[in-house]
Amino acid sequence: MSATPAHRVSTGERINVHEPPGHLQRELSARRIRLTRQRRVILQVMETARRHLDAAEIFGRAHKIDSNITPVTVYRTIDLLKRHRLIDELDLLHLRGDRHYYESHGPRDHIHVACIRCGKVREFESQLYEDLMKQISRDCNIEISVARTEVGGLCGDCRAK
Amino acid sequence: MSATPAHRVSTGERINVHEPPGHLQRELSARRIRLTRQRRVILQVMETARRHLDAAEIFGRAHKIDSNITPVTVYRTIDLLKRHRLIDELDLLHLRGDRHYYESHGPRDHIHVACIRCGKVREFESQLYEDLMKQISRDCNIEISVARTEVGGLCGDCRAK
DNA sequence: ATAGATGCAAATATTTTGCCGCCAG
DNA sequence: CTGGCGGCAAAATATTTGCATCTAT
Repeated sequence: MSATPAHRVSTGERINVHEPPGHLQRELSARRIRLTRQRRVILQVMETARRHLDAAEIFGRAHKIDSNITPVTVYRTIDLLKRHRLIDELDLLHLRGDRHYYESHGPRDHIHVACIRCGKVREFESQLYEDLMKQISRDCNIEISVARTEVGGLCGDCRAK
Repeated sequence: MSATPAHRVSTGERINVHEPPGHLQRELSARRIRLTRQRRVILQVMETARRHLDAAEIFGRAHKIDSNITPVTVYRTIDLLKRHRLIDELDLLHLRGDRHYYESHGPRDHIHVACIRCGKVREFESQLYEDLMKQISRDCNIEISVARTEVGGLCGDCRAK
């Protein structure tokens, strides 16, 4: 292995390694946005998830913690976080249907690499990716504010079976 | 400019430059799949579109040509093409809501670069992108079969305004 | 105190399915 | 001829909105 790897592959066990817990709550406070009981629960669910969740899953977990949280509040909270660019909305190549998945927006862009058979998702960072963004920015004369890369294929484990 | 550019930027005027017209129809014939009157119309709409269309837009245009085409047939045809990997389903970063957009699957992967204000979408190809895919394939031990990159930002024209 | 958030129910929007008659090969 | 296909209507799913009430600050 090289001494200074040009990339980093996550374990796939935890998705929100990008920001410390409580990050979303602090961001909302800083913006003078009300932290209701329901929002605290929903943010906690999103921050502690070990895999990407869709709206229904977020609702399910939040509802268990606080049984009078409704799907409507989940949708409105997701919307709030999207508007403030605190979370990203992913579709993970529609491998699991047309649901949307959410993750807190980290400081560094990363690529989602999903197995089309077992559905495992890894996250991948690479200098090459950042170079590519610079090239696009220059050659398309665009000020990039959001980027998303999703890759699907058969992982090693599934090929072995 | 270098003699052999490492990338290519499309004009943004035409999306289906990747395959010759009639490509989808030929692919279906080759697979012994029935070419009904409705399918011909829908394929033609998709192949001649100058920008990415969602299901409702495909229906609208197909319906104008053949007024007894229904949305159901459009959805079923899209599904057929997806199953046979003849089209890709894009969400273009949800810049225009949660609709899905479709384009015929070309021989070379490309990046969609969208302006978040005017909505213009350009396509971008790059050697760097192919290198990145090789790196992912190697380092994640995955046999990549589908990849999608979407980038959003303010284009030069919109920054000038 | 009060602007803004929630809950409920209903409205929208989008996509899928069952069933039967029809047509491409 | 016949198995797959399209049309219709209805169902299933997903998300948004109006409005009265409540609550975080």
